[in-house]
This record gives sequence, C-alpha cells and structure tokens, in this order.
Amino acid sequence: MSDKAPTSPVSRERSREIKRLSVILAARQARRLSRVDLAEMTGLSAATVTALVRELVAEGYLIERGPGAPTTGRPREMLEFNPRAELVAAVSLEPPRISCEIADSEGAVIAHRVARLGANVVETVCEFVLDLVGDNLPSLRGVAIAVPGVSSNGAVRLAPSVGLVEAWPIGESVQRRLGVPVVVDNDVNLMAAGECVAGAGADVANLLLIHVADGIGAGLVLDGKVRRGASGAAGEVGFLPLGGATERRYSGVGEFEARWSVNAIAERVVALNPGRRPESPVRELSRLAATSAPARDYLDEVLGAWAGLILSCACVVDPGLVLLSGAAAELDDPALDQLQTLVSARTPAPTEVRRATLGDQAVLHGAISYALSAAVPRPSLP
Amino acid sequence: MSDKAPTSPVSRERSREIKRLSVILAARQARRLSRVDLAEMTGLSAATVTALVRELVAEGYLIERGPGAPTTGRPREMLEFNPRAELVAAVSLEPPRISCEIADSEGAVIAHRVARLGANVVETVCEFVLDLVGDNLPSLRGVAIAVPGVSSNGAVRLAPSVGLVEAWPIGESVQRRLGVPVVVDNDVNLMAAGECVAGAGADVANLLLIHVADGIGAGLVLDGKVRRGASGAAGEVGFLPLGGATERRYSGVGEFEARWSVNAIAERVVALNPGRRPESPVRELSRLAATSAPARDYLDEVLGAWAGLILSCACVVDPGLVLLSGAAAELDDPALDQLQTLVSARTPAPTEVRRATLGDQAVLHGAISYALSAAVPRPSLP
DNA sequence: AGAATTTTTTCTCACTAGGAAGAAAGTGTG
DNA sequence: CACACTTTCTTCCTAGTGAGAAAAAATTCT
Repeated sequence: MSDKAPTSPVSRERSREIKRLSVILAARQARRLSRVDLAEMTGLSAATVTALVRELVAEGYLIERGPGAPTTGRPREMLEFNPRAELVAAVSLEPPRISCEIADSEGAVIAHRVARLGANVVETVCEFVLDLVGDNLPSLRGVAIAVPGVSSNGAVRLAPSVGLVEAWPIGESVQRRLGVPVVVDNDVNLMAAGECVAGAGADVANLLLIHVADGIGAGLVLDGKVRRGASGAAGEVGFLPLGGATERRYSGVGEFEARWSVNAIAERVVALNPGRRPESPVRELSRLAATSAPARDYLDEVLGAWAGLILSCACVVDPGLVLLSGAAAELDDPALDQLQTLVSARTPAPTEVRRATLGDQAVLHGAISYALSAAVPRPSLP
Repeated sequence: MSDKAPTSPVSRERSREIKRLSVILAARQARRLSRVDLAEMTGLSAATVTALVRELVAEGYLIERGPGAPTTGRPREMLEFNPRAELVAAVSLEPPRISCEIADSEGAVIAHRVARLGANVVETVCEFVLDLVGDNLPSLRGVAIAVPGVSSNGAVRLAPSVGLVEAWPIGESVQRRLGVPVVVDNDVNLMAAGECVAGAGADVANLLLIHVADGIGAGLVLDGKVRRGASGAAGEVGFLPLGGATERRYSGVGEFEARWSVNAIAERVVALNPGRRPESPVRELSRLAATSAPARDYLDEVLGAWAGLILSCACVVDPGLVLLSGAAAELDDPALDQLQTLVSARTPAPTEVRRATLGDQAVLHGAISYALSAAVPRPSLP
C-alpha cells in the first residue's frame, strides 16, 4: 500500500475504472459472450454495458463475432475477448542465463529470447522486453520476473544451489524504465500460481506445490493468493526438521533437501544400478523398484520422507491439494498412489496429491497471473 | 461468495455503502478526528464528508466533542467515534459450558452470562444474545462463536480433548434467527485474530500463535487474514511429525501434543518434584530449572521440541512473529530468551518470539474483529 | 405477412460528487 | 477593540451519470 493520499472511492474516475474492469474480467473469464451475458455477470445495466462495450471494441479488448445461436427473438451479438489486447512479459533469471517471453493473457507466446546474464540485469531486462514487445508496447500490461531464490520486497537473494548474485531492488528499476507494473518473485511461487490459474490446481483456491530439483522448495496458494511470507521465505520446506534431530544451525542448505533432493536421489540410484547418472532419477528409481528389493526399499524411504514433508505443511496450512512438480512429478502411478495412501493416513484433513501438469509452462502462466493482477487498480477499502 | 446475481458495483446504493464505510473505518481507526481529517483519510470531498458526518452523528456513530486545539483559522469541530454504536456478541462454546459476552467495538464488555450447555445450542445462543443485548439490538453488528475444535464451513467438529458434540451448521441457524452476520471459528484462530488487532501482534500483518493447553494448536494470521484452511484444519500443529518417526495413523490426538502439551509437562513436573500437581506446570518447571539439573534438562527438551514446532511453521509460512499463548506464555524470561535463541539459529527468516498479552481477552477481541469484518459489505470485484 | 420474442440502443431524468463560493469562528495585529 | 487574515465547515451549482423505460432492430413462429 502506497503512502500517498487516498483518492475518493466513489469518484467518477474510480467508477469508470471499476466498470471497465468488471467487464474486462467477465470477458476474460467467459472468452465469448453477449451484452446480456455481461450485464448478468457484472450487475451493470444494459445501457451501461452497451456504452462500455463500444469503448472496449474500439480499443481492441473485445471483438464482435456475429450472431449467436438461433433462438426466438433478436439474436445476440457475440463478443470475443481478445487476449492479444493484454500482453505480459515473463522474465526468468536463471544464472548464468536470462530468458524472456512475451505472451498474451491466455499464455500464447508471441516472442522469446534467451541470453547470458550480464552484469546489468535491469538494463538487460528492459532491452529484452522492449525489443520483443516491439509495436505492441501499448498492450503491455505488466512484467513478472522469476528468480530461483527468495525475494523480499522486490529485492532478490538467490538460492545457494545456483550461486549468489548481489541483491538489489530490480523490480522498481524496471518498473520505472518501462512504465508498467513489475512483480518479482521466487520461481516456485510463480509455478504454484501458474498451476492454480491454468494447471492441475485450476479447480481450487488452495494448494501446495512441492518442487524437487537441486533444492526442494514449495509454493503456496492460500485462498487464491500466493503466500510469500513476512520476509519472503514462505515455502522454504527444505529446512523442515524431519527425519531425525540433527539440530544444525541455518546453513543455507536445508537438512531435508540435502537428503531428499534430486541430486541425493540420483547418487543413490547410481549406487543401486551402477552406470551413468540417469536423466530422470526419480523415474529411474520408480522403474527399478518394480524388480529390485533394495530399490523398492529406497523408494519407500523417499516416499516416507516426502509424505512427512507434506504432512508438516498440511498440519500448518491445510491446503487440501498438493501438486508435485519437477522431479517429484516423475513418480509413476503406483508410487503416486502409495504416496497418496501415506498422506491420507496421517493428515488431519483430506489432502489430495496430484502431479503438476504445466511443466515448463507453469512459470509463464504464473507470471501472466501475477502481471495481470498487478495491473488491476485496487479499491481504497481494505 | 454467494451464488446470487451480482449487483452493480457502481450503483447508487453501492456508492453510498462505500462512502459510509470509508468514514466509519477512518473514524474507528482514529477515534477522534475532524472533518478535514476525514476528507484527508478517505479522499472524499469536504462537501461529501459534511453530509456523511451529519448522518453518522444522527445515527450515533459519531459524537461531536467541541473545538479542537487553538490554531489560526476556524477551529476544527472534533468528532469522536462511538464504539457503543457497534456491539458484538462473543459466544464461547466450552462443553459443558457456554458463555456469552456483549462488547462494544473497543472490547468493553457491557453484559455477560455463563451457563451449562444444553441440548439445543442454537436456541441457547439466540436466547443469551437477545437477552444480553436488550434494547441495544439495533446496534448489534454481528455474532462470533468460538469453539474448541476445527470448524469447517460453519459446521463444528469439536476437539477430541473435550469430548465430541454432534456437528451442525449453527452459524446459519443463528444468523437466520438474529438477522446479523454470524461467524464460527476455532477458539485458537480467534485468539490469533484478537492478538493481531489488539494484543502483542497489533503491529504486524503476519503472525503465528501457539496455544498450549490440554492440546496444542496454532492460529495463523497471514497478511491480515486468519488462515482457516481448505477444510478448516489449518493450525493442527499437534500432529506435526517431529521428534522421531512413529508413523501412527491419524488418531485424533497428535503425536507432538501427546508429548508436549501441558498435561504431559505436568506429569513430568510431578515426577521431578513430588507433590500436588501445580496449577501452572510450565511456570513451575521454569522455577525448578533454576536449581535442579534434571528439571533443567527437561526444560531444555521442552524448549527444543517447541522450537522444532516453530521451525516447522516458519519454514512453511514465514510468519515473522510467533506469539506464545496458554501455558506457553508462562515461560519465564530466561526460558523465553533461550527459546528465541533456538528459533533464531534455525529458521530461514527472522522470526521473533513473544508472549501473547491478552490472555482470556484474546478470544473476545478476536470475536470483535471477526464480527466487524463480517458486517462489512464486500465489493463485487475479486 | 404479421405477431411474438429477445436483444440492443436510445431517451430521459433523478441523483450526485466535487469545485467553488460563502459563512462561520477563531487568532493576530495595530 | 476593530479589522484583517486564516482555516474550517456549509451551501450552492452543475456537468456528469447509471439505470429504468421506451423504441428500434432482428430474428423465429404461426
């Protein structure tokens, strides 16, 4: 919340914004609808909707698509929401790389670029975004920047597993340069947001996404809102004190993730089945477990540990749904069923376990969701 | 969100509600202020504020209190918010007892009653509220009902530690009878809300309250909002899998709370210092630890376990602040400092530990906060 | 071909929020 | 003590407005 003086919540400017936003949100959700539908969905009168639609058609938000299905009476003039009217830039900082995609509000990528991350991140981000968006700059609604570490108030403190980069408030700098809202967050948080709006969690308002890669992190969506934390450290589940009380001091690598991340699993799989390190260690472990008792036993240990992690989170926030991402999504069906059984036996409330479905697209959809939310003017009331 | 058709977000009725609420919220927050102050705080024009203040004075929300401090120019006419204009009923179901308090929006109790809980809870609640509120019924803004178990969508499933009572949607029934908003929630959630608005957490938007009594439960306030959970089971931290992997099935009593609740501590304190069971086992343990090595060792164990609990919660939601309630609030200063040190050493983000301050009043303030929030008409936008 | 139905557009008007002007109620100054 | 100045509060005025109602449009039905 800005410190600036509040403007009137009932001013003409504010009413205008609210009406437009009502119609845009309804159209974005429905995709294809008539003026009658818009009136029903927003509560605005038919006269008011007519005037707003005229404006939004002129601006390219809505496209007239001809008559609707034949019924008795004047046929409806069908309108279609134009996702190209709203573009979003999704930037991923993955040292030493940076990638940038321009997508419309449905997730269709219209331009992208990958390059090495140089010294001046702000300059690079602005250059990429402006270059990729080109003539469509007036349609750019916002920028979301994904980083592989904890963000706090727009400052970035990258995860130890990928090396350190100095922290600085890049969000503010980029926002000043580009003139649109810019949001910076942890990539696992963006994944959780993406799965919630367009993936395996599109049917719920609460979910926990567990991402297993070099580290183990979690993203939480609680009542439709991503949980970042008081210092931006929500979801640091790699540090949960599970599986024995070696009370180490906070050292940057969690005791849980040291034992149960994909690297640890890969080492053990190579020990069980000498040869090259598999590309998908969890998939390989699931495969070996079908025929090898030691592999079977180890898989049981991994599932037990992950079930403990899920139980810890369920006790604290009761998400109702857990999505498995990264290497965790590579469990085969029997292993997934076993994990579900372990979780169901111990959690105080029903907790379903599913695989995340968006894969690499999760961050993009999360970025779109963030950027569009950030572009919404907030009401003055709490 | 109700299924009913939305009403226009810019209708005259809606604008009127928004203006009134802006002024009421500003006055409630400031307590004593002028029309100029109201205009600044709300963004409304001086003319609009004058009209609204006239209404609210007539209705008893605001009281004119004479000129403000002398300055050059026309003196301000100071207005005072009248907490008696908003009454709240706070009901506690503590089988076999029921208590009911009527309080104003500042927490001053104007009437209360305690009785045995009979078979017909809805009837009893309505009778108590109506009786206690008397002629002030027009000022009743809402009712909050605290229950010592998990609530889910207004249905109550009481905690095993106090015996089972059949579940039923009492919130809806009471709301239908009394005609004001009724909210039902777990008493620990209400404590957390209370400490956040009027207690030890009044300066933050995020906190975790740990309540140690017969059971161990937690209340979470995240970004100013109480976290209930997808099934109402957030904060069931008694079931966290800490301190050794006895993977019991969910049995109604958490493995953690079985070992570290006040009953377990009381038994151990009696073993360490034979005699009658102390009224405050945690205080007694702190006292004994000053002179007895075995007591010292046991206190270290308890603090270690509670630190593990706090660490688990901090990893998941990063609350930034932890409040100790119930028996946990009885730790003496050295023990509290020790707990803080243990927590600081292990959490990935700064996490301060404080005692809760409201004691028995926490539930009341939480109920007030809930009931006043429930009375606020919501904007149609998400 | 005309009636009926439904949707969209236009018309009308009571209401309104805020800018501006005026009134009120002080303090400061000569 | 009278007048000027300053600040607050109230009243006046008006351009804008959201929705109800009426009219127009565009179909299907008989």
